[in-house]
Amino acid sequence: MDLSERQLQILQAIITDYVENAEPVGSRSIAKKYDLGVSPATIRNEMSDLEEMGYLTHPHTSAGRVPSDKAYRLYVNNLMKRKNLSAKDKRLINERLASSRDEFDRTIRHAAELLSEITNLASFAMTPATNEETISFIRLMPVDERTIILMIVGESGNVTNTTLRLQVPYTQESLEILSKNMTVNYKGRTLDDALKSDIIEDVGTDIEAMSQLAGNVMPSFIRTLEDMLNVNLYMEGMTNIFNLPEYASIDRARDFMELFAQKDWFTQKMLARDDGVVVTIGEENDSLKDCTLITATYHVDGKLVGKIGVIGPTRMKYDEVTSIMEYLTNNLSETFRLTDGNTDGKDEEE
Amino acid sequence: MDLSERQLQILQAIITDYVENAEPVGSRSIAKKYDLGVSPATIRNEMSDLEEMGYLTHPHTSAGRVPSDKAYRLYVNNLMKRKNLSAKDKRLINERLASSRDEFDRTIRHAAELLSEITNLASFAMTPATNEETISFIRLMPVDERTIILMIVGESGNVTNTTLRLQVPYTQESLEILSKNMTVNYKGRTLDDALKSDIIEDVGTDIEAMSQLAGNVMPSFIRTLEDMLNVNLYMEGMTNIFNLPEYASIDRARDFMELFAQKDWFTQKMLARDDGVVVTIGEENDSLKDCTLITATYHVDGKLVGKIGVIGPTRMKYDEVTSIMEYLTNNLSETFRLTDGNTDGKDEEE
DNA sequence: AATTAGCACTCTCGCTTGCCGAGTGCTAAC
DNA sequence: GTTAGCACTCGGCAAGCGAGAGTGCTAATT
Repeated sequence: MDLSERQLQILQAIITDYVENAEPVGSRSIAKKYDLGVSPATIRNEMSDLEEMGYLTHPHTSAGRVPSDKAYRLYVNNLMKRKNLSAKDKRLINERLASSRDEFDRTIRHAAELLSEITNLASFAMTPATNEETISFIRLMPVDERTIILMIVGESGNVTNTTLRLQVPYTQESLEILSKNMTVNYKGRTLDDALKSDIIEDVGTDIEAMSQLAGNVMPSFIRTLEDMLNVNLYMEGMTNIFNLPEYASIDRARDFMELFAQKDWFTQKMLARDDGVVVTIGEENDSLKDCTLITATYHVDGKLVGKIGVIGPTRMKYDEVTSIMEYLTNNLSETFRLTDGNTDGKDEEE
Repeated sequence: MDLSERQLQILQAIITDYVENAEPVGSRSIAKKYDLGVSPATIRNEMSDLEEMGYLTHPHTSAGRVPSDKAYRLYVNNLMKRKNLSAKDKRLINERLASSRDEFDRTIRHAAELLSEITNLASFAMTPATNEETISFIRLMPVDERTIILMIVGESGNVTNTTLRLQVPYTQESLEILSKNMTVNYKGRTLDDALKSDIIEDVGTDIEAMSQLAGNVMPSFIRTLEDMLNVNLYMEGMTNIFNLPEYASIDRARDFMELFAQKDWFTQKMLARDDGVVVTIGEENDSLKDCTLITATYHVDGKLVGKIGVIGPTRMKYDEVTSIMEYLTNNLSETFRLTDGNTDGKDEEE
């Protein structure tokens, strides 16, 4: 029950046309625009067969055909060809990412911006998941008699800190000892691992004053670790979808926007997806049943993995979008390869 | 040309009714619901006068009246009475803010969430503007042979840091010296002030290696200062507006959402507003001409000032919203008053 | 002089009707 | 297997109509 060459051609034509115009496509217009050497009637017969096989649907009896999720899936898996980016887009990407090379989060945000600008869809980018990140050292620093800063530094230069106010006074010395103790205990362990351990126990100590200080600091330590594990999510171009005919109804648009209001939930969903370019179409998503979601991963220095993605209607230019995302993630991974030391100074140009 | 007592009553009634139902209100329904002791005909006459004075408008000949911006302004300035919050709302606010007392940004975000939950409008909250913040100390810390962390700490416990990769090797000693130099130079100066000074000159030094290191660090120092000056903006409940009849049309909704896509621009706008509770209605805003914007300020330890706000249609419950915002900002200021040391440990209950 | 009742008038909204055009599905001819 | 021809279906649009809400004016009432 494979499709014939002609059926594939027709399906391809229908998808192309529908992606372009967002309107059910009829046999006659296919026959006219894409000369397949057959009459509309023949195309009608083939379309009928394709519909029976589940590749096309009918909004109503006397309307043209619309590709189904299954059709898009077939297209993505078998029919689609890589597209070369336009020189303009390539330049745009190269320039924009280069301008903020040394500021991590900003680069990531720029990536999201680029993605939505070029594709005209909604896009997002996430900083890398840091559960594999290992702790380099922990430091406690005095601010004033009541306030100290707790700082956790990861091997790859990741830093997170909290300011905390103590109930008990502290001495410079006790801070230093506690810092050292904590560093010795946690150096080289991953954040995940550190969080799983029984933290309060880990830095138990005999000296009365010290254990009080530790008792004060540890809850914040835990929360700071958690904080360090959080990935940042940048979303861009959400309003692009208002320009698409599929979101002309306010209800659709609302559903769409509400989804993104739940950033935490969304982040979890995206983290759970496989690495590499992943396309999920329509019903393949558990929510967003009429959307397509494409994600891709970039790498930071080998270990850490971050994600970017676009969300749009199932009707989208799969070939272009995936090509752009591939180019973009390659570029990001290249930018974040830490082997060359030249990442600061030279290149600031807002 | 002051309004008569009766005209005020009628205007008040129209506003109340329209705020409730979002539909032009007619003379008959006013006469019925709010017994003013006069007939619809009389009310009609008064309405006609009110319209002439610019307090009411007519969507079309045979529709009821709708309050104008001017009417809302009059209402806010003269007619409106403070509302007492419900015990439930008070409890909600107290609990939610207490649960994250020691984590600044999270508290701010919670404030925005609360505001949108209680008012059912779109809301935002900004961390305090830090241009008045003074520098406490600056520190450079080694991570590995190529990487160091630059950290700026403000008097009120504000911390910002960047990880930077150097082109030249460094020694532990040179880092310490540079840290000290910078701290001596900048301690006690405000961020604004520090940025204005000729930073490169400020830490000029004779020793060759040192000046190389300094040259490497200073551009990042500037950017970190700038970064520290940035306020964080948290927006919540944007999708609430989809439930309002005034945004039933996709175009309106789009305009609204697009406004918030430009976070930077929006932040600037909001920072420029006066302190205290500020209400701007419809045309009084330069964009968002059919919205009302209410902002209020909270204080951190006297010096720093942050803002929260709501955005909605001009038709909103001004009395409730302003009361809630007052309560909320008072509560925030209280939370951030740094005189009592009890801010950590005791109270985490996610 | 202020208020009110009465009535004609206006405008929106929802409903129905009829028509056009696009597109199908079937049959019969090629 | 392909195509031409034709009846049929359905959405979309415009026109027409009635109901309902509300005004604005005038004349009567207090």
